Amino acid sequence: MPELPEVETIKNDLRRKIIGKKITEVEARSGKTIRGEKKKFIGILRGNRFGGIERIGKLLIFALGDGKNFLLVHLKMTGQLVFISGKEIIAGGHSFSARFPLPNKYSRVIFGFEKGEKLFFNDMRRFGYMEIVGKNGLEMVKNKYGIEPLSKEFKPEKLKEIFKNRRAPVKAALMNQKLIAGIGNIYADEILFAARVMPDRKAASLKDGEVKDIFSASRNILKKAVKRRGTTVSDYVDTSGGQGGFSKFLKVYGRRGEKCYRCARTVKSMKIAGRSANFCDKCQK
DNA sequence: AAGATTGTTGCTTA
DNA sequence: TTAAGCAACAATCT
Repeated sequence: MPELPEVETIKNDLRRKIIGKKITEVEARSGKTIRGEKKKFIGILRGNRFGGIERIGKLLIFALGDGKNFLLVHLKMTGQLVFISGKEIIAGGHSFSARFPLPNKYSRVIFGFEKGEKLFFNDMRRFGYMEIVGKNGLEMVKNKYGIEPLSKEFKPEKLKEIFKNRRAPVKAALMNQKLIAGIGNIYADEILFAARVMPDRKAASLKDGEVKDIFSASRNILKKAVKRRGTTVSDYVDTSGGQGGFSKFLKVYGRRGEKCYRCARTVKSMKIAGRSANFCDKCQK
């Protein structure tokens, strides 16, 4: 699922691919994907250009050339943004990932640029959305997000403050977007394994050393995952349809019933905050 | 064939 | 008032 490293990868790639380009066509194949009025959405985008691209948490923010409007894109679980140039020959076969050729039955919104370039928003389960907001709307959205874990403002003391008086399991706190922006199920499991902390520990019960370990693990794992262009578990692909390279570094996520790489005991799982949490109860305390 | 899966929202409960 | 738990959402896989 796209979390911080995956969305960051998409942002960086799309900056090189679409900034400054004029949107000549907008095709909306799914009404549900577009929030607000579809006509207005298309009206604002057609003829406009993509300016800068930012990310906050798992949300992409495209500034438009008119200086007034912003396109928000959330991929939720199965969203993909795939860019193809006009000449590109789309090879078959990648059914697992990008489901080439494009468009396919999951292509919900398609942007056309000059010279035949296209950007596809594919989303099998239609949880993802696109929405146009103005400056005020953007501020309101931004205010809902907690600290960016890769920013320099994120420090061990800050994490300690976040965990203070919090009765929720530490895993729920890590995944709470209002507290920390961008961590989802995959990276929460990996961070807690690296920090050797059990996911069901109450956040407030953690000792300073454990908080520091979680802080360090967050930085290390998220940085490495960005460097490896994210994790592909099922649907995530980058803007070229390629898979994330962090998948082979996963230590516990999706490994329930398999042997822990550190101690060879069986990786366990339990439900926390309505989600599966994978862990090793020998390595994590 | 029912249950698991996943991120976010909004409702309910504490 | 604030925080935490949970159902709902869609589609697919096991």
